[in-house]
Amino acid sequence: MPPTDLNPAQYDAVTTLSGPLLVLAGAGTGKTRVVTYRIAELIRDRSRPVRPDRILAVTFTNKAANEMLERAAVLLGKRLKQKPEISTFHSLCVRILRRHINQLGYPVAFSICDRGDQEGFARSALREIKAADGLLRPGELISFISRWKNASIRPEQAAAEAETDKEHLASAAYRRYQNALKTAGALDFDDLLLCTEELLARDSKVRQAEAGRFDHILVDEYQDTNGSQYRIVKGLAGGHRNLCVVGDDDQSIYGWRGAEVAHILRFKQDWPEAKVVRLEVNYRSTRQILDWSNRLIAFNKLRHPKVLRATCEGEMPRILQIEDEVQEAKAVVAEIAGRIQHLKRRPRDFAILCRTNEQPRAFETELRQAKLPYVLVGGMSFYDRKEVRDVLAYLKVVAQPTDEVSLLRIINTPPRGISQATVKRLLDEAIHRGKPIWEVLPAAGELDGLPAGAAQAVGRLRQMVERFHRQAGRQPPVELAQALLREVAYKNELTRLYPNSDDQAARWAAVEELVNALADYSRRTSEATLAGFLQEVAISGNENEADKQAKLDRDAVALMTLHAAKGLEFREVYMVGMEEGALPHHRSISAAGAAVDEERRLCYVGVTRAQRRLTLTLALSRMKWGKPRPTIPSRFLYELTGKADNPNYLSAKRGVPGREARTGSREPRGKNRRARG
DNA sequence: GACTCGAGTCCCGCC
DNA sequence: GACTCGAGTC
Repeated sequence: MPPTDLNPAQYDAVTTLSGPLLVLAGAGTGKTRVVTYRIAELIRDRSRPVRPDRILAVTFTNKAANEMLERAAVLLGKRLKQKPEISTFHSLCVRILRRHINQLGYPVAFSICDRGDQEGFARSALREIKAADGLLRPGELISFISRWKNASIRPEQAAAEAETDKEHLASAAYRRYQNALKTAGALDFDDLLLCTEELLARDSKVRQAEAGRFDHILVDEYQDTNGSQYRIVKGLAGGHRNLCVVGDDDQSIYGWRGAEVAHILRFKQDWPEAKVVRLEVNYRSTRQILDWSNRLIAFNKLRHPKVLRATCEGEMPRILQIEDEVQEAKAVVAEIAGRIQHLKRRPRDFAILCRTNEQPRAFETELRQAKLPYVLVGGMSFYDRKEVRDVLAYLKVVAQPTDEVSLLRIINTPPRGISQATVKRLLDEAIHRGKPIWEVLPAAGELDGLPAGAAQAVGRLRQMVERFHRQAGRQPPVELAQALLREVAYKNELTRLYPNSDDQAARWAAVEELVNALADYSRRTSEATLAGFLQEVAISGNENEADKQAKLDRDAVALMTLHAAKGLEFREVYMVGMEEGALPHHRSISAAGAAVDEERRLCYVGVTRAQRRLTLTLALSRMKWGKPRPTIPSRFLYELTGKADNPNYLSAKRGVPGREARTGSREPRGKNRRARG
């Protein structure tokens, strides 16, 4: 029997069990609820029950996937033999690729490279094309490549797209980068989508096999699909046409990675028989919060006009101006502590939302001092740590010695007598022979200009890696990792590098935590391999950490970026750093076009996370690059409170063209500077 | 070959 | 402020 605690629109969406369905759902209108109820409904449908594992639900973040999984489990009550497949796009692609990637000329045990690895590949690609230093930095190259990949532009097509000198250089490097990746048997994050798309497009057998695994597909946050994701979904759902997508064009915040709102706006054309359901009653926030939200988002030109209707009243949102970012953190944390103590709130009732990953630091310090439990979502800081990256690089080399980036990382860490000059010589030779550097190592002794000592050191390293590589198949991964750490005396290296014993202990603890994660992975995986662990780490951080988070989530103050907060809700929300340059971010301000509109949607996502109470704070001065600098209040504060004129409601001649052109990319000066699209 | 020091640069967001 | 890179020294 269908659930009765739904409003008519929600009920309609939940009980439409076949054919294409578009759910246009504003913030707080029960979107997640509709999706999970619908999954349960499909499984429990009396007339035509669907086997749980024939349902695929796709989300954008791990957090969203976990949450959906949890809610669906609660709803379905008893333990199911098969579970619906609920995963992120990227995990879905990894599974598809594992089955078929050899058809694209990659090894089945491909590795996934993260941001750090990418930089290594980018660096060597730039070296290969002999780009003059400083012309194009590795980071810049990666963002060019990522932008091309997100638009499904392949290396051979990039040159035609390039306009500036930098872009031409980047297109040449893109080809090398992609070759190097392929040689190393590695995919970057964008490749996961791109290769999956290619597989489905070029081989109808593969497409049929993959599409045939499911009878129903649901896609959350459909407004955030990029071209590849859009085509993958089309390819998988084209046969049965049981596709349900939910989304809100006002919450599209991933334009920078190729997301196109057009996909959700075009749904009815793609699937002409599609049913459209609109959810507009907001059950989450007070009328006061929604008044601010509605007023803010109305400043965006390109959108489907809609107004969220509230179902309850509450207090007015507040704006707090505070001296500097340290005081800001102190004030917010003190207030939270006070409300927990005096008003019996729970830590989990609170969220502190920031624009960038660096902002939470000050709040972390304060929260620790106040002894409030908190959870920092995202940031990936653990896997960014030098010692963790080192150990991971060792494990990667052992799993796959041709992993060039990792090999270069550990080749002289700890120092073993292989100098930069030696590395350069080996690299040149590798480029000359067109082979991975690993395959050049045996010839080190014969290379001109390589000192005998260096050649011997290279030989010793090669033998060690080979030995561990051979053992990798036979020995449990944890034992292997421990033996490896002993062999290279990594603990001694930490002692050598960090004179302070607290630092040493903290860094070694991180190494141990990584080994624990490996142990945990081995316990819950039937055929645990080093490669499997590394793949899991690359795609999701590890489950161990997700577990910890889930536990903490039950009662901890949430500290996260606005991007990470999408899809979540909290009783009381603090949006901090409401300043020009932070929100909207200075990069978006200086970028032409609709970049600021996306910042506005980001702000909208933030304010609509709040259920009962919303506080916006700004610091009047903020440390930047080592110096305190005065700030300017965010334009969004004026828009939220009705202190700014909305150009969408005024005649066009009120605009002052040319003013921005003169100020160029500098931050706006005037306090009352009006927002323009 | 390894280490130190000073100059120069600087990452937005996520999987 | 934190980090990387290159020059200079041991």
